[in-house]
Amino acid sequence: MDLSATAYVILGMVSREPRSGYEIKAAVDGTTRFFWAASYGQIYPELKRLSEAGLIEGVDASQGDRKRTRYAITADGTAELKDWLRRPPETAEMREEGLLKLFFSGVLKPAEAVETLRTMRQRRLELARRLRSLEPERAEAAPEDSYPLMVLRGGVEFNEWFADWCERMEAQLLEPAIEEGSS
Amino acid sequence: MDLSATAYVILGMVSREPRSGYEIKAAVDGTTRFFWAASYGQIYPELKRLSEAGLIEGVDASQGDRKRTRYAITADGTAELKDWLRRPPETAEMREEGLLKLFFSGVLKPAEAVETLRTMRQRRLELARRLRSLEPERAEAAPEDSYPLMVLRGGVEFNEWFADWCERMEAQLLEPAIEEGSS
DNA sequence: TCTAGATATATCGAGACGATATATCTTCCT
DNA sequence: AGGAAGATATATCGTCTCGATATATCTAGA
Repeated sequence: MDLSATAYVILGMVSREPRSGYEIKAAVDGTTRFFWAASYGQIYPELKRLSEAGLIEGVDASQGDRKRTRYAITADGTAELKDWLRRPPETAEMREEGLLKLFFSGVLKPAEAVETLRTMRQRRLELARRLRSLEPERAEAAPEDSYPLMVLRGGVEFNEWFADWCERMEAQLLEPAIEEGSS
Repeated sequence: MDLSATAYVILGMVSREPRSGYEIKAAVDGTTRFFWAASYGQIYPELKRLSEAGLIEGVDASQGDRKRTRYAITADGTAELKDWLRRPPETAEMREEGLLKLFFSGVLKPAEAVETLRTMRQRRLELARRLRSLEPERAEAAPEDSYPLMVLRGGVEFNEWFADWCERMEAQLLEPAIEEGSS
């Protein structure tokens, strides 16, 4: 079976409890979005494909005129999810506009390049704070499954590390004289 | 002016010296690819657009029947690049399939989830080693412009931090008993 | 009663990625 | 000298992805 990584996000999300496309999107936005996002434009077509492949099963959960289909994982779907989890991860990408700007900052004065570092640092600190505030609810949500909390804490730590790096680079840019005159 | 971030990568790359599309691709692959990639499918159309907008200028550098156009940045292009560098960075994304797998690893036994962490760790250590080996040539290439080297070293540090995190999480997964029985 | 916002599904255009087609040039081995 | 392999150079294609938006219903509260 050859599925996109986004297909596995969906499989994983419905493996915990049956969910509608809307609920999957909300779950992704609240959890994996920081290292793997998914849009409606991916989710709905993928739900159809997975349903046709027999990996998930749609269950009507309409209320009155409000149509809704919740999808549950099947035995085949669970097997496929486990297979994927056991295969080594491949994709690992990053897009950081701040680093890109820093890379080309030679045409600016150091005092200007420092601004990029300050913005990056603020963003990372803010994100770390936001993620940290999610810890309690994540810990309560599913105490038997510690992996989401582990990943969440990893996110906090990463963002704090990044903020610290920005701070150190800022200091380095502002005192270049020491290295220069010593040797 | 409203340009894509990839357009600025191109502007930045030709601001150092005139380059062909092929040379830009090679330069990106050797440097910014780790936090901002660019494909031929983006580069060639973008070179046309930037040329039409007067931000870069094509200079014929053909040799015999082998056609080649090198692009140099114009005064307008330099102004546009600096403007962009002074604006705060926006995009910051990450796609890490390993973290995604870890997130859903509750359906596996801990001994299996550990494999994902081990693979991630190995990949990060290998990348850190590869980046570290580029430091000398990067330092020599343009001693007057320290930013590329700063970013490169940041990459080394980031990958080493990540590898270390994987190692710690692995240890945590293999000895969960201590926490359990203490309180 | 009215309105704002949440729930739910679906689709569109723009952009990006990876792979590949085409062609020429250079290098190096036999 | 011949020939293969690989580097240089430009271009394009299909697929995937993103963000925004259209449509419609339901809920909560002013």
